[in-house]
Amino acid sequence: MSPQAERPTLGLRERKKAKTRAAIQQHALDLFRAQGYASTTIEQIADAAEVSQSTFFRYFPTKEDVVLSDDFDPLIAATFRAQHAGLGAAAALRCAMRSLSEAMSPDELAVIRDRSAIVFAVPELWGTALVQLAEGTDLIAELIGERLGRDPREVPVRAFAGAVTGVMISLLRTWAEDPDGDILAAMDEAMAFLEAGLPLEQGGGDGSAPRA
Amino acid sequence: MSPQAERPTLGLRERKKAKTRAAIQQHALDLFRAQGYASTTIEQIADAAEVSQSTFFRYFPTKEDVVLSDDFDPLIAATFRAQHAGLGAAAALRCAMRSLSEAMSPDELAVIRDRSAIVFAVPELWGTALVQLAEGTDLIAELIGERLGRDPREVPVRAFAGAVTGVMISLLRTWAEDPDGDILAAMDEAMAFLEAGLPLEQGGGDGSAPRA
Amino acid sequence: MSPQAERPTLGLRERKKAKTRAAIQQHALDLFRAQGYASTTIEQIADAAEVSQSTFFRYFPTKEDVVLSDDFDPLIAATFRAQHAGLGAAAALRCAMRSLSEAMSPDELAVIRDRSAIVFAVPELWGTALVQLAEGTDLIAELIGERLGRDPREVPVRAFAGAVTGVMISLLRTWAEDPDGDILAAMDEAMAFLEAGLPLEQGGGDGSAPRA
Amino acid sequence: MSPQAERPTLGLRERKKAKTRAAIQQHALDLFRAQGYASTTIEQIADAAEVSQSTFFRYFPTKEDVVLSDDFDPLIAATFRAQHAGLGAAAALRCAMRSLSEAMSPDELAVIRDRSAIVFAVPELWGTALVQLAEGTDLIAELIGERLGRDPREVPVRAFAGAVTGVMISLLRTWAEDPDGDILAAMDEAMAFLEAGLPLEQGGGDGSAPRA
DNA sequence: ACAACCGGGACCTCCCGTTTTT
DNA sequence: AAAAACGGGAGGTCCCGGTTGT
Repeated sequence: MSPQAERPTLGLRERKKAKTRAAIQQHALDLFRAQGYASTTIEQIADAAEVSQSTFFRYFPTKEDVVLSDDFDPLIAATFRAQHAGLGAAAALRCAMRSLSEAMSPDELAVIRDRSAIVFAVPELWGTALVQLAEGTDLIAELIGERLGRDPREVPVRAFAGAVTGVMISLLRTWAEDPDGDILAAMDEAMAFLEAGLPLEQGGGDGSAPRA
Repeated sequence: MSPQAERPTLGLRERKKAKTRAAIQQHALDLFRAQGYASTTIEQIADAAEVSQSTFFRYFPTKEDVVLSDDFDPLIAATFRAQHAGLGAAAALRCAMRSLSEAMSPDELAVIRDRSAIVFAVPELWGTALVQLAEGTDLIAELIGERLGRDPREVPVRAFAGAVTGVMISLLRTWAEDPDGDILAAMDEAMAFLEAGLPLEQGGGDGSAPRA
Repeated sequence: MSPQAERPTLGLRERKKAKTRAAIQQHALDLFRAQGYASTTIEQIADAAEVSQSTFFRYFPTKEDVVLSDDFDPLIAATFRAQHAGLGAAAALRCAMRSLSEAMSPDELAVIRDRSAIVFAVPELWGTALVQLAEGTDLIAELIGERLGRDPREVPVRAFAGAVTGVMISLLRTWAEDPDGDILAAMDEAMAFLEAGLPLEQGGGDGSAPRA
Repeated sequence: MSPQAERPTLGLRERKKAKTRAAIQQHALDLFRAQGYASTTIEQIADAAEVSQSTFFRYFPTKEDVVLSDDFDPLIAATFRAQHAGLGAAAALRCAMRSLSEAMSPDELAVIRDRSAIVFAVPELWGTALVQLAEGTDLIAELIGERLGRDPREVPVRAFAGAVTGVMISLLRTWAEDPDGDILAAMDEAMAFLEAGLPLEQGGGDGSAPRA
């Protein structure tokens, strides 16, 4: 899942584990999409992945966790911190996200896309998702505070982080309903829009990022 | 629950039903706060509210539904639409929220506040909350589109609406951890900050909205 | 189970419940005796009693509890307290037990006998049994303390209560291995022996209670 | 664990095995005391002892078995048999116990004490303990029968042995709740009390064995 | 009508025997 | 031969729909 984990050729055992884990998750997501989350039982998932229920629970403590598995936070943090110090908060974030999305293989992107699509299409999962998003928001506030030398608990800092997260949720949600759109482009556009100070103007918009 | 529902004096029976419903919900939320959502059983709720489980299910089809119920959306919409046409999206929203909060009695405010506090204090309830918030986001996008004569599905419009929601969530979440703060003031501050284009600056912030 | 519960004709519902409970317990004990405790599953018990597993757990929170259900303590206490005040501790206890065993119907006795036999024949149950026995011991200490005006926590009082319980266990255990013996007679004999101060003498015993 | 096992300098391997075994058992009992028996998993025990689950199962076939292991019975038997033939059953037992406790090093005593304290502090372990105690009871009956030339299956003999065991359990149980008391002294006192024929008298007791 | 009760099934935890990898 | 992983299956909790009794 992590887009760039240790390379040091992991032993047979590790590889097998990763494979099993991926298989379970893949089949689970497929089933969720096909028949819904609530009406898919663990037994079905286990059967599809050809493991026992015990094994399922060894890899994912609960049914919800099979949709979780987010090792991106540390990556985001590292990439953000690596941005040029002169950039403002929004700009740095935008650049970090762009370079991150470029570093990922199309495969990895597809996995993320599938996961997000399912999460946002299944209300029962939003709770768990929001918990993660909240952690993400806190992380962003932390990073911004760090960069600007401000306390991450100030209202503006938190509000900014919240705005970023809110924008992302909004986009992901729309995208989940219509998976054909180019989410990366939309994200970049939205970040530019944030960076420009949310300059919403009257009338005749064409959907492209308005000029600053 | 609705701050301004039908006045047509509802009969005795209706009032009794509403009371039962409110009692169930109140006890449920109290228990959720005390022991968490998952570890509170329907039986406990029914016992606390002194009704049978059957009755619980008559009022709330599932356990989740006991968290819901919010009739503010139409109110928000009406108030927003009533704002002076010259105001921008953010300004109009801010004014609408302010006049809404002024129009409510302290009692009504307290009810909303308590309910929000509980929901945001229990992560397991966030999912349900998000469902509502998502609808709220759509509504905001709709209203903004209407006001500016733009398509509510444009990325900037959606992003703006998402930012608003994100800011709100962020504030509510912090507030749930420390309910002594003045949430209304913080919201106003945050809206002003949004209105000003999220002008985050370097260093020595004092927590108040910086001037543009 | 209680040998002398409320008579006030309990409603159909109550009677049904009692019947269900008894059926579950009866079938459980039969199965335990036939195939052992550990290798009898709840499913088997439920099937035998023609109820669902849910119902089983409604009546008995755990598998162990199906062997428990002891409403005798209050009865013992009441009977003991009703003994003539001039009697010593051992004598009073002996008389109480005798009058108790006379008051019970043969049916009730048989149930108790079966339960005890199974408990003592299945080591896995001894834990639970001992917990109850410990409570019984405390009760006896309490009653004796009351009667003699001594603190139930004194070593001799506790030791006496322990001795009584130990004697009972010893007898029950033997009886479980050979259910043909007359447990009531043996108990009376043992109590007489205790009452006489455990006068064990050399040689040629014939198994009857030695004279004081 | 055995206080006086084979001396024949056991090889390195044996010593290591014994150590592992002791470590597992020690950690298990500690965990049992801290969180109870049922809520301690074999995994936790293995982790604490820094071995794998497989290893755990090699040393102890089941979770229950980790509580067992007591090699005192032969010692008790030998010591009892060595007592002066003129002593009565109770007196001989009392002397045997006293000389046993004097023969043991303080270290050995401490080990036994700790183990007993844990077992008697966790009701779920009593069952296992009772298994041993029952064997102990049989042994005592056997020894007494031998000494007095009576059949160990006579009711008085069994009752006496049961009384001894019951007294011991009672003391241990109390002691587990308040481990500061002097268990050896209490045991000696209780044996004296048994030896005197359980002479419980009215009122004003001072906790010491009353004289006949 | 209203409560109590029952059934069925999902989730999840644990134990312990067996197999695979190192 | 030690560790890790897996499989199977029991115990126990909860939800919620449907039935039965009052």
